Amino acid sequence: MAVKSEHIPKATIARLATYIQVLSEFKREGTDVVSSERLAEACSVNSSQIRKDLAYFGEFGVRGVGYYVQDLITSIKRSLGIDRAWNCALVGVGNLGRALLRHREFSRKGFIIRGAFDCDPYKIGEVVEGMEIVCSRQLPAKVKELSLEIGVITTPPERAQRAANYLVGAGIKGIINFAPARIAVPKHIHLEYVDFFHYFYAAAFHIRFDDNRD
Amino acid sequence: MAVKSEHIPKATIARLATYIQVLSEFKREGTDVVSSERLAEACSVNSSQIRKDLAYFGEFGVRGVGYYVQDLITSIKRSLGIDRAWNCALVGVGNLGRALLRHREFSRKGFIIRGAFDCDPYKIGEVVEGMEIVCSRQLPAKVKELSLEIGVITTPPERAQRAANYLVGAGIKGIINFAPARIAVPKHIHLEYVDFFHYFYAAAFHIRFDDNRD
DNA sequence: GGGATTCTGTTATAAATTTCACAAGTTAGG
DNA sequence: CCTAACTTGTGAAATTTATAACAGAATCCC
Ligand SMILES: NC(=O)c1ccc[n+]([C@@H]2O[C@H](COP(=O)([O-])OP(=O)(O)OC[C@H]3O[C@@H](n4cnc5c(N)ncnc54)[C@H](O)[C@@H]3O)[C@@H](O)[C@H]2O)c1
Ligand SMILES: NC(=O)c1ccc[n+]([C@@H]2O[C@H](COP(=O)([O-])OP(=O)(O)OC[C@H]3O[C@@H](n4cnc5c(N)ncnc54)[C@H](O)[C@@H]3O)[C@@H](O)[C@H]2O)c1
Repeated sequence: MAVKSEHIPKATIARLATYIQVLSEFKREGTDVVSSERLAEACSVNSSQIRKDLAYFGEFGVRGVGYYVQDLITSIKRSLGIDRAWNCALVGVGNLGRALLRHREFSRKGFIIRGAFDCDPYKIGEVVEGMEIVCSRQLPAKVKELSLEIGVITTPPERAQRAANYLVGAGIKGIINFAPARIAVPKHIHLEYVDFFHYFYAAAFHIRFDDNRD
Repeated sequence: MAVKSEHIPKATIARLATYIQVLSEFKREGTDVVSSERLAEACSVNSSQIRKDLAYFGEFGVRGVGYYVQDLITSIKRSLGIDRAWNCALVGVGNLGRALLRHREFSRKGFIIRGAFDCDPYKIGEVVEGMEIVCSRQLPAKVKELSLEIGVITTPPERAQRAANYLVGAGIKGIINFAPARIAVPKHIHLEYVDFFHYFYAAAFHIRFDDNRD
């Protein structure tokens, strides 16, 4: 059992990702032990928050001492389910899809893009970063053959639903959708939307209207 | 005055971005009027949530009728401060930076990348999507000359702080950081972190541990 | 060895956010 | 003109999330 608690807030998951990032940095710097207070400062959160977030999954620290950096990284990774590799399918090999394919960090962090799919006949057969682009129709076969579990959608928005349908039909377990379109999937499929514009809108809003406040 | 209320939840801003996306889709389909109930369903949220989110900014609907799609899009855009163009500086023209530069949607939505900066002498002078890559040292001059307000960091993580320093020194007002590194900026600078791994981690976690729940 | 100090895990408290419930405004139809 | 059917905007209630406070455990130093 990886969790002690029933429901984990979405915000906690997001923060755990940040903790891993910052802890990895501490590790590179040669820091062996860190207190929740010090980690909190580096992550711009409250130290109770960190202890609370971790408490959802177990007891990873030592009272009077703090957290052993390497151990905590390992514990958080196990808690998140990223203590093993995940095979991913990339659907839509355009500008963004190529950037993702070429990004070494994904496989280093355990998310391995093992299949790249597109429907454009001019792209099929092309090799990007050692990976041959295959026709989307081969999704069912490839998902099975390569045990692909996570589908990454980087098609134009009007094609996102179709891509999702292929992925779901092929037996994928979760989808990360980079296209700015809402899609419908059966509720046992986990779905994450990544919309860059959220961040640009938030920046614009705060720059424009925060002047007097804050 | 764009807001009625003092503080707007971060989650509200994110949802408003979704509302715009879905409303634009309705508009394309030729729908003129929409109820909060119908919009809520398309956005997978509660209809009270929508009415509450909008209430932070004003009264945009008509009782007994609903919301006029085009009017609501306009109102939300004004509320978010995206009823005008924002000039952006892209720092780090690698895989991801290029994908962003080539993405037409940014300028269509009012975020215009007017300067592309890199420190690699082999890249300086190269033209990507009609934009000449300039040396990062020219940031102060260009930010002033082109009225750049938002800085987009797509450098490797270990260079993100330096890129941020350049941007802040040059007088930028907000930063969107795509590099997986925490950075420090003066508190009048608005900072958004975009970390793709958040989404991958969340997907992995839910796929692995949600089976019995939900 | 013991007292001071540090720091976690957890309970209690506070704050924020979401959902509910309904008065009030709108339209349509007879 | 009046009733029935809708739908918004909003205060109150419920829920969720974050912060504070502190008992319990470990270390250090004399
Ligand atoms: N490029 C960016 O920086 C960026 C930023 C934010 C969001 N996005 C979003 O990401 C998505 C991809 O953007 P892009 O710039 O890479 O677009 P793109 O047009 O360069 O690439 C889209 C690719 O998807 C393929 N495709 C279309 N339908 C398909 C289908 N049914 N099955 C498989 N492949 C299919 C196309 O052949 C093409 O290769 C878009 O939805 C875009 O809005 C992109
Ligand atoms: N490529 C992806 O799909 C992807 C996905 C998620 C996150 N990221 C993150 O985005 C960032 C960029 O990724 P990438 O794949 O484009 O890397 P990349 O190495 O292809 O590009 C980085 C660019 O930044 C430039 N650079 C380095 N230091 C600079 C400085 N001080 N000033 C200006 N330019 C500088 C480099 O010359 C290079 O052109 C990284 O931090 C990466 O972790 C990338």
